[in-house]
Amino acid sequence: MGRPPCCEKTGVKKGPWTPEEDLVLVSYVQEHGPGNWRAVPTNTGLMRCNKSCRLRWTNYLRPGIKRGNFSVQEEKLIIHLQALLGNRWAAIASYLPDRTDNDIKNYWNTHLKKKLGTMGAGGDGAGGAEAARTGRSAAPKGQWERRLQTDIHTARQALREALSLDPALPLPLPPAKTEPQQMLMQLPQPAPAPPSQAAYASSAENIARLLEGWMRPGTGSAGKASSGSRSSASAVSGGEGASASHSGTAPTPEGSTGTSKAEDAGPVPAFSMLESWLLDDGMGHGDAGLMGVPLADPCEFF
DNA sequence: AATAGTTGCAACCGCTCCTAA
DNA sequence: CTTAGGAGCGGTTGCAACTAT
Repeated sequence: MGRPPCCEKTGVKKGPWTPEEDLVLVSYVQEHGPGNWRAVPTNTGLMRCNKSCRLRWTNYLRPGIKRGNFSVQEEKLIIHLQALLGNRWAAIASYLPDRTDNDIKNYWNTHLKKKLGTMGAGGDGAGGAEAARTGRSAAPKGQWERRLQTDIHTARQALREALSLDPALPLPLPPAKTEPQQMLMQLPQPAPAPPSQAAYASSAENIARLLEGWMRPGTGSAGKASSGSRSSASAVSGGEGASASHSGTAPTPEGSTGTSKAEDAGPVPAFSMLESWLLDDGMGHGDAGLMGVPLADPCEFF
């Protein structure tokens, strides 16, 4: 909206935080609670902009943050969620409550992307992320969230038709599509929802619902959404990352999504190496630290 | 031991969304 | 209805630490 940057004031300190600054910030937040960040610099005397304070708190000082050493379970969950949601780190982070979005994002960029690359998966180029970008630039969240819903539905219908509705069909499929495309095909049918859900408001809930579809019966509960932030508010929409246009970075006209996507995606290919890795026995037996988002055999969704 | 190259993390920047006036 | 401001998200950058030569 053309506003000048919030930190343009002179005298605003940048760069690494000192322990003293941390202390001041922590004491302030302990006393007043997080929020109203704009008031923080003035009330504390910190020479930092409000954004910087918020970031420091959420990414570093907030209690309960786990740092470093991502477990294999966490890794898999991140990869899977990334495929589902695209680069919607805040949404992904809401399923790993002791991890920050920044941490997850960094871990993805520095470790997982490489790892997936060596496994022959698309890594970041992976449609999820890519599409997340394109989707983001293509339409406001509200719109593409709804589009996602439509896209998924349309794609699944097309797929069913293509597969003659045979759920047991061994999925014959040629040269593996990109992982996110596979992921898309595996998306569970969104739980039946009242018309009001069209608003797609509470995305954390929706994500949980979405992921419930991945659960084998009786495998525990889907995650709770933790942060009440907007991150969760846009969670499901991220799924659009997996479904929205795959056509590079150019903004995509409205019409270009759904059906063509279904056609593009084609029938579900056999699991790739990555897929197998993601779905191997390690997953779904739940590491307590994770949000209990087990992943089921994708074939179940058809 | 010194230097160059690489990696990983913390922080910043720019943008979008939401909401109150 | 419009607009301005606050909050938050995702991408990118800067730099310290580490590794290879």
